Amino acid sequence: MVTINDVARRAGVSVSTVSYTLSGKRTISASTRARVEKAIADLGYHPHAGARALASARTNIFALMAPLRPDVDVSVIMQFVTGVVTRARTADYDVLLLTQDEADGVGRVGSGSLVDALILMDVESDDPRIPQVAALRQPTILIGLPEDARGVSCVDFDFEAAARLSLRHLTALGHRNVALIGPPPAVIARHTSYADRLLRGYRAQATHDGVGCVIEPAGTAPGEAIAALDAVLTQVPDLTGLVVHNEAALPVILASLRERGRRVPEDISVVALAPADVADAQPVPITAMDIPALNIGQVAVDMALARLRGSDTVETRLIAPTLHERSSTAPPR
Amino acid sequence: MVTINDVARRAGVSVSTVSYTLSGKRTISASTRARVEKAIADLGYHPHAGARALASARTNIFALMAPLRPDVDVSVIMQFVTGVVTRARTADYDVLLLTQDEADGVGRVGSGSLVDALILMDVESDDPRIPQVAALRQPTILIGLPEDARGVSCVDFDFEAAARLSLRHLTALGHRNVALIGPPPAVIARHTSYADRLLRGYRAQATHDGVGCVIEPAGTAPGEAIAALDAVLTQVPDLTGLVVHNEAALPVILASLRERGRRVPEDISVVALAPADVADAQPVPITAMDIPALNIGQVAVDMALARLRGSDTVETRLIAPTLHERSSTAPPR
DNA sequence: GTGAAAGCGCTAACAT
DNA sequence: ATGTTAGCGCTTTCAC
Repeated sequence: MVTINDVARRAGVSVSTVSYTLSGKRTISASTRARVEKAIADLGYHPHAGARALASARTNIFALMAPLRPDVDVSVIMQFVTGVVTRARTADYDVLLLTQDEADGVGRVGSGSLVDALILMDVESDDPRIPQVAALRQPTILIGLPEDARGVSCVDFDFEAAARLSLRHLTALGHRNVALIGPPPAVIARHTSYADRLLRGYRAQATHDGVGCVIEPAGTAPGEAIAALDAVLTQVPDLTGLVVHNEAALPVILASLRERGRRVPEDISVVALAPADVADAQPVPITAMDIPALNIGQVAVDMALARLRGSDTVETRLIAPTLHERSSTAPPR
Repeated sequence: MVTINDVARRAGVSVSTVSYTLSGKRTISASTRARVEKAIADLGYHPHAGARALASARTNIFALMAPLRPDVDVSVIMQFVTGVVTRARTADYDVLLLTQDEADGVGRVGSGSLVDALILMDVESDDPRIPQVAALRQPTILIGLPEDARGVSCVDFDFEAAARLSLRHLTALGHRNVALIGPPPAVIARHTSYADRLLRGYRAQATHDGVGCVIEPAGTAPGEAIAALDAVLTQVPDLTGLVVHNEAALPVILASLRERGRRVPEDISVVALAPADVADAQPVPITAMDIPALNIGQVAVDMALARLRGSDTVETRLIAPTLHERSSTAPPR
């Protein structure tokens, strides 16, 4: 194994000079720097991560706790993860992937000094991990908005505003018979933060606009999506406007509407909350509030980096929704 | 920070006794063990990962290099990742997630002693990472089968056999006018190992069964799937059997067939290569060779663990395909 | 069955 | 602008 000692000897300098050349924490003459860099390249030296962590109390690793569950929208998760990993690498950080299922993952990687900061996805309104991370010395960023964030930074898409805007888009077009097909029952039952906020926003807007508030969750299986659609049509037989926030259900619902002879948008307008690529990929391009998952992942990393740089401002950042009008909404006939 | 010293003091033993209690590498009297474990619990002690890595030359971390690309089937990837992470945790390993895009990710985490072993996904037939990992002291497991594995262990689904069996299933039913809709052009162009083997198997079986060999790649956008279907129907107007290996294209193709008035399976039989949940989730349950991605991820971890335990047997494991007959295939009329 | 102590490879004072 | 060196917290000989 090539150590910093080998590099120092070969460059004819001391180990601290090599260390400082690497870290840039003190000025090194051009000639020395050149010799050190040559020695590093010649020997193929890579600093030992463990030794570095021990001496510096920094690991340059983030923990990312992701819901590797079947009922959570897989493409959104992958985008979060991709955003986090790629942004982390630009700051020379690696990402350790943890699952939700492990009982004390937070304590293990935190107290064990395995990571410098934690990013938690799929946060619930009253998430049991929040007291755990609050007890750590590492900063934590939540993707989601719990009821009580306890001094932990948060970032998320503004699902509440998104639900309000989606519905308002329909009511502004003149739709009065509307409904929401939402996330799977399990997601709602465990009070996933985004689902709570989504429903709250939709209810508020329905009240505000004076339209009926019909909400049906939909599971991920195609049968469940169709069942949800059936339930909606039973409650609102004259349905002309539908908000869908459920990636798995969206294509099934569109197909089912077509089979029932209900055209989109002539008979029924559909607005979705979905990543841009999903909304765009449907046979009829869907008017949607794009969920900028990639961007949220990047912001989470930026917030973690800021905290590591010493900023102790605990902030909550909500990404504002923007409606992308495609061809699935129109005034009712 | 709670250190092993604090634990030793509180338990009234030496640090080595604490260390050995933790590792189980020498016998400890029941009473001593009890006191040590109590001290650990009381103090909430977690060993410092960096210190441990430095002293033991083991990090208990695997690197998993995953294709965080848009053109790769996202649900299959998530299943691999889930399989790797959950299995790794059962052996007290964590998983560091790397992207393909980073130039020298392999060298950085390997030479830097950040990880004990590497698992590479999305392997290409002539993958540039193979010489890189061959130069490391850490063992590597490839998910995929390169042309020249250079003493690196491999595991994958047997796509070649799967393609042969899929086509044989159709020809055995009596279909003569058949075609394959395959992975995106980019995946084929960069000679992703699985795509190469899939095409090879399909061609071989087509020759063997004396049927025409029509292969169309399909991009991930719905328009591209439809274009691929058009191309196939132009080349084989009397098409009665279709093999599809493309998760994104599958639902679009099924919908498009329906719209063209071609019923499945009465007019056209469809057999897919897809994860069980995807095949099952289509409006018509699809006869498919299930891609056991979760299981492959687990096997990759098991192979890595075996190598770390000292086994130097470099092996290649191919998971045999099994056809799950659902309701999308029937004899031609 | 238990302890003492020598490192593991690096960073960051404290030197000059 | 560079060198010397004391740890960082743990594992693992060596010793009893």
